[in-house]
Amino acid sequence: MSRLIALVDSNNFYVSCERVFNPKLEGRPVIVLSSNDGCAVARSNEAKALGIKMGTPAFQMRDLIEKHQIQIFSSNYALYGDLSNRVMQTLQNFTPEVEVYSIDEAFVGLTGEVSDHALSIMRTTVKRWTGIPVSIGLAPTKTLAKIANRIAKRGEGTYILRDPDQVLENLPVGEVWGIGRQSTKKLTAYGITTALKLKQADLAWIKRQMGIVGVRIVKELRGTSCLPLELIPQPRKSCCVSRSFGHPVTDLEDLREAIATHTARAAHKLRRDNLSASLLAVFIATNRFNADLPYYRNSGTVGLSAPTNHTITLTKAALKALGPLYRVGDHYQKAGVWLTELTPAHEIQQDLFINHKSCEKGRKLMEVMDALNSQFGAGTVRCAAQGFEQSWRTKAEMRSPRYTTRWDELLIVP
DNA sequence: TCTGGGGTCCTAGGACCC
DNA sequence: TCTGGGGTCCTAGGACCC
Repeated sequence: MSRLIALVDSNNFYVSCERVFNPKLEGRPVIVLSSNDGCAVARSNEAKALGIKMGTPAFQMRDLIEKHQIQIFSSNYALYGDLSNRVMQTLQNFTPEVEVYSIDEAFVGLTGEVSDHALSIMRTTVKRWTGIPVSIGLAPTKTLAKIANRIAKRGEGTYILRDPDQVLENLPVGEVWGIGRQSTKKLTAYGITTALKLKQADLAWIKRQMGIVGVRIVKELRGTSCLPLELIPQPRKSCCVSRSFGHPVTDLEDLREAIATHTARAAHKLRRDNLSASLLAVFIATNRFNADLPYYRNSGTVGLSAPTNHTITLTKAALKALGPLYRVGDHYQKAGVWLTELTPAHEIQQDLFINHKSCEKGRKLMEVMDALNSQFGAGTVRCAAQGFEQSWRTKAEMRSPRYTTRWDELLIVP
């Protein structure tokens, strides 16, 4: 029995999430902005038709927005994350072979004869149960499923790739999954301009030019699966929290608040995933687009004496790392914290020099803090180092309500 | 005025060891 | 003048993804 892979991909996912709770947005141009209301990260088909490209900065779209009455939203990750879970759970209803690949995509393993009708049922069920429209492409490998999905998206919403070569011949090589800008440039220089030419390329030559990654892509195009479904999510290896500031920051005190806040978020993520970190890095940067001011970025690393996910321990380390990075007079635009060398929290090597009693106390404190913050909202209990005014905070001026995760933001039907 | 955030994997080259 | 060979580990940086 043949094993096939379906790629289920939400259409314009963030925009679709906004539409679920705001049906007036249907049929109108809608854009969702990146964090800090910086640039377009999701566009409705109507917005795409107006020529708005992925990643266009908000200030460059001002006239178009005004002229066409485009609806603009800040990113609302609480909402998108929750709706994503609902979509994934719906897919799990059909088969346990679901690999959650990103917030809006899943690879689904299917066996035997799969009809267009079956895919269509999957699609309409997701729409009916979650309100999110998806497209489904089916093929023998992940790379081909990605291509099938593109066709599904432009057509009926589902597509089974039965005659790959005909499709590959009309697909620019840069559209193949895993072929980025650099590889496109290199391949094009050698006359490999379409996916079909890539599929027919000499494997030894590909190995020399693109390494093992390139070989895998070519084999996948030929129908040999090299990228298996990963049904059990691998534990993450690092955890990074960084944000742009709502406006340029010059004070060390503001930087300290931001770093403490990002550290608290990162530590919380670790506790949620039951991980501890051994290494912490802090980085700060000025605006690289501003030609009038010097561009400065720097980072500093601190090793922890024992792996930890304790907010206060990590915050102390982070603030220590920040100190030497700061320069008076620079206009900072961004700061972040990066935790690495992650290990499962329960497998930690006992440290001879650690006071176990205070360690246990610290763990309980975090437990209570997480419980309070979960019940009453993030930031209810926090370190004083995180500040109160937080004037540096990231912009999110057009965020919709967190309809599904906050009681006080429920949709009210008059 | 205004340009996102969070990841992974691979490779080359250096340090080091026997 | 001659100056091994093979292996591992680590790190930085590149490339790519959504």
